[in-house]
Amino acid sequence: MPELPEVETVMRGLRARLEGRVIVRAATHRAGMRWAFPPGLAARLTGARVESFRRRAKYILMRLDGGASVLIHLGMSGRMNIGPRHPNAIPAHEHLTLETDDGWRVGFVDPRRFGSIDLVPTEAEDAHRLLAGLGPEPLDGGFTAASLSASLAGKRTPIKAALLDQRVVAGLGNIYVCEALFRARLSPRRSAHTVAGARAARLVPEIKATLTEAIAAGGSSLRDYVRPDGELGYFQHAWKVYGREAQPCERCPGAPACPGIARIVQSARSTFFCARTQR
DNA sequence: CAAGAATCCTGTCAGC
DNA sequence: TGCTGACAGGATTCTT
Repeated sequence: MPELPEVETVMRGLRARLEGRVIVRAATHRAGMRWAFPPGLAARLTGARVESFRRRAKYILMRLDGGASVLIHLGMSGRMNIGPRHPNAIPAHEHLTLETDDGWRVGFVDPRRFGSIDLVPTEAEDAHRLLAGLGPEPLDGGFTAASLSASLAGKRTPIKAALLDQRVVAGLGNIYVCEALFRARLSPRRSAHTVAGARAARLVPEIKATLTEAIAAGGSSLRDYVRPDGELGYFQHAWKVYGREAQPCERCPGAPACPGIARIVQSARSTFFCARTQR
């Protein structure tokens, strides 16, 4: 599910519900997901006050009083169940449940269990092994055409694969890479090092715009993904290429030579693009 | 080293 | 209505 816009949406939902609250009960329902939960996770959460939230790449950081932060990754299928506290059974695939002092309940649901949870000292969040190697935040001012060109220099891998590499830029995933490349009219197969100069200057603003618009839409909703407030994100309706194989591309309507949006496989992931206008 | 493959896990959907 | 296989928003870890 979650790329940067979805993680940002989930983080904001958690912030609205949890910031300033005290966790009166916490329970894990299995030993871990991608990795084992840190020892004493539930005990550390119980009685803690939630001070603030932050997102880094596709990670959510929840700061607790006492100097610890909870580091959360939603993996491929992770989401948050948020609702009034109730005595019912634990929902399927809910691996962590929190209850607040004002009567709300937050459950981390992740059927595929590619997600993860860890604890990290708040003052050393960015030194955590999962955050230490991450590239720049795409929406930060420090992410520019010049910085992107520099990190792509010498890379022979396709630009599609390079943009999925979280060391190059942190937070993009399969959907938003496809969308940004379409908007920038760049072929996903183009060798990464050739995205410099004018091409990089075209791509970077489109990455930023795509993400900004997606955040404003509350992210993209696939399958059962819902925002923490229970609403559906609606950016999936704005996709130009993702999931639109063989459909006409909006850029070349009726062009007889246009075969429609193509789907190819790159590093074992689907890529969607318009072969006529993306060069 | 960089790049590609294998891997973790469950759910859904298309096709037979 | 089953069953099977392909595929899914990720990213680490292992192999070339």
